[in-house]
Amino acid sequence: MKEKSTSFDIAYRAGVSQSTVSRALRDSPLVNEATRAKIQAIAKELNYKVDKNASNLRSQHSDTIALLLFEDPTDDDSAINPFFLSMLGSITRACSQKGYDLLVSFQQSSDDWHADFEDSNKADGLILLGYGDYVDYEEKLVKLLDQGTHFVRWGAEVKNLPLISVGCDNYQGGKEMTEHLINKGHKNIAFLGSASMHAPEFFERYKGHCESLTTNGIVVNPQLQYHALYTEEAGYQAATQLISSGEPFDAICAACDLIAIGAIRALQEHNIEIPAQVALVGFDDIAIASFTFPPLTTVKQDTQLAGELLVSTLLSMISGEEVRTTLIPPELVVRKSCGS
Amino acid sequence: MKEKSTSFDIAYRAGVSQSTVSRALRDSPLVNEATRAKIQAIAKELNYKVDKNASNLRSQHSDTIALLLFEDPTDDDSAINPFFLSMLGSITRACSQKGYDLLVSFQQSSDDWHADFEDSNKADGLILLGYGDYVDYEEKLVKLLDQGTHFVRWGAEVKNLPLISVGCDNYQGGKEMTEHLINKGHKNIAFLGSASMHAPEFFERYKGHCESLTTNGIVVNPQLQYHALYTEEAGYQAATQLISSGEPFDAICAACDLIAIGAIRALQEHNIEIPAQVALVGFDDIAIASFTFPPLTTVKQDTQLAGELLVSTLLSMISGEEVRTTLIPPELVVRKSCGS
DNA sequence: CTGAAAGCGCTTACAG
DNA sequence: CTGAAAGCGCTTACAG
Repeated sequence: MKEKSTSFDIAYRAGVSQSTVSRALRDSPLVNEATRAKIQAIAKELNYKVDKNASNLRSQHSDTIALLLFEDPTDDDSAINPFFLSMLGSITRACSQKGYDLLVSFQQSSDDWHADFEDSNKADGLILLGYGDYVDYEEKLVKLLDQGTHFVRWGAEVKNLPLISVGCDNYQGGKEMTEHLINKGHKNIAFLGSASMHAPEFFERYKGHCESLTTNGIVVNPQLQYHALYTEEAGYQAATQLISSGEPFDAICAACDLIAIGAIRALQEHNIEIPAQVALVGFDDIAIASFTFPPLTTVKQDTQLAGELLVSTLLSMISGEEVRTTLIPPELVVRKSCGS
Repeated sequence: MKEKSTSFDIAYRAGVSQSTVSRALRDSPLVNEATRAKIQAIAKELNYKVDKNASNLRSQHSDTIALLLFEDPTDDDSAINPFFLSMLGSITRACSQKGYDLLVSFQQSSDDWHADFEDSNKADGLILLGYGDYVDYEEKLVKLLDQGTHFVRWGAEVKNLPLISVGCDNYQGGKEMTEHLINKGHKNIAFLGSASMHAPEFFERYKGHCESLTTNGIVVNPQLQYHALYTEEAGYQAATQLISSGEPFDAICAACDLIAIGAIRALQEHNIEIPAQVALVGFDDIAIASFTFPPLTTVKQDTQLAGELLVSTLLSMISGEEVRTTLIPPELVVRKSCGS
């Protein structure tokens, strides 16, 4: 391995001061064009790269943001919900477009967060993306707020806390999925997904669901709502319970696609045909949704846009601008699982 | 926002020198137990975090590794192959287990790599993960090698270059998928996937495929091999060509699951039944593979293990140990697409 | 437009 | 076990 060269080496070769090298390399207008060219040529030749630790230390910012993906510790650690993987992809892209580096970190909602990226000057701000239990980490959010950390989170808006979020309009999404089912003539519509503050997104979707029912003159039947969190397995369990409850139902709203996929498995096992006997709508529009059988009608969350918004909101916040929570409109994607 | 405290602040409050604070915080055995406890208590109270830029600058390592995901610029940037997303997930996990931070960056194979993480001291080493054109970036690999950068790549072994890789035993995988088809009585087996140095993994799979054919007394028919890279669309195109070629075939080996999924779409459009008329095997075992119709029989690459190996190999390399290329054994996952 | 100098906040010999 | 001091490699007033 070669000796690493420093700005002093460049300065020596170029016959200028180290300060001038520093300026030339950062395209400062304060430096003569010819000098700059010469310095840059030498830098390239020596394969010189500015030491980020030194420059960050001096300038007190890192041009890096950290993404904290926190997950439920109860998950076996094999699988991350594809929806979040896709968010991760779009955030990565958005960062590099803005010239920022991205630090990615997984957190268990249980243990102490390793969320000191900003405190330790490794990152200028944080993006929080989680599918753990909301109640579990609320206090950590409060702590971040206290410390004045710059962060934006993905998810439902939360009352009481001055959090900046980017999220899907889950309430609206819940309405649309239900509306679609009602328009197809369904009346006994089950909702598979937790309706509590532990999973605020799901709760919002459920509220939209109920609103749509009520608006259409259908009485909300609490017997048709089943607890389920973010996994296929939870969807399978919930659907199995629903089926064996004896409660009549002709359609299912799943709080996320993974739940819908679990429900499909349960329905198939009971030889219940989709959509002939039971119609089904999901939420998220993960890649798999196009390939289930039948292909899943679902409410799409635009992860591309979400990633861009998350990053741009955070960068504005870091640069001291006033910033606000944004809601992304959901979009119903009709495939085959509710009939044609 | 609060004033950020430094080790001098802690030292002042604890009535010791700053050096002692530094030692206490890094659990140096050189410091008295009581002193350490006192210092750590104060640090906690002030929410003090060691400045990483300063400590990295001084100690000349960052405890961070960078993941470069390079992709084909021809891709529309909406979708990343789920297989790589899953690798990204497992690498992230493996890093945090080892106490390393992970910097993630997307690269276009066309432009100049923004691969100076190690040169700029932001990372101690790199993991390369790519699904672009191999030939396009070979020279960049050579450059990294020249510079003495610590890096490990995911992929097929490459002759001539002393690259350290972790990869799947693609040759073996190609054999197994073909063997499975032959055992089911198929003889005219098409291969959908490029067989050239532009995509070395696919090439290896194809070679294994041919080997298996030959071993079983089946003559390799070059008319049955179609060009396709890593996308669903490419698979669709290739399968469409195959179908309209008039060349008889009763089974398909797809070089990756996305190609298989595209092939399914083409077959369905032509009302060709899977597996009754044509059997199909994929490669990768992405999450979607369980949910295609019929569920896809495929060769699984263990991304969990791959991530761990990639990270541990890189860390060994960084610490100066002798390190070697590893091959992960593939595993055939039988579902429904080749009959029961 | 350029240079000399200070200083970002640590870690780590060196001396005791 | 502890402290005083040097120095990691930059950026940025300050002076010219």
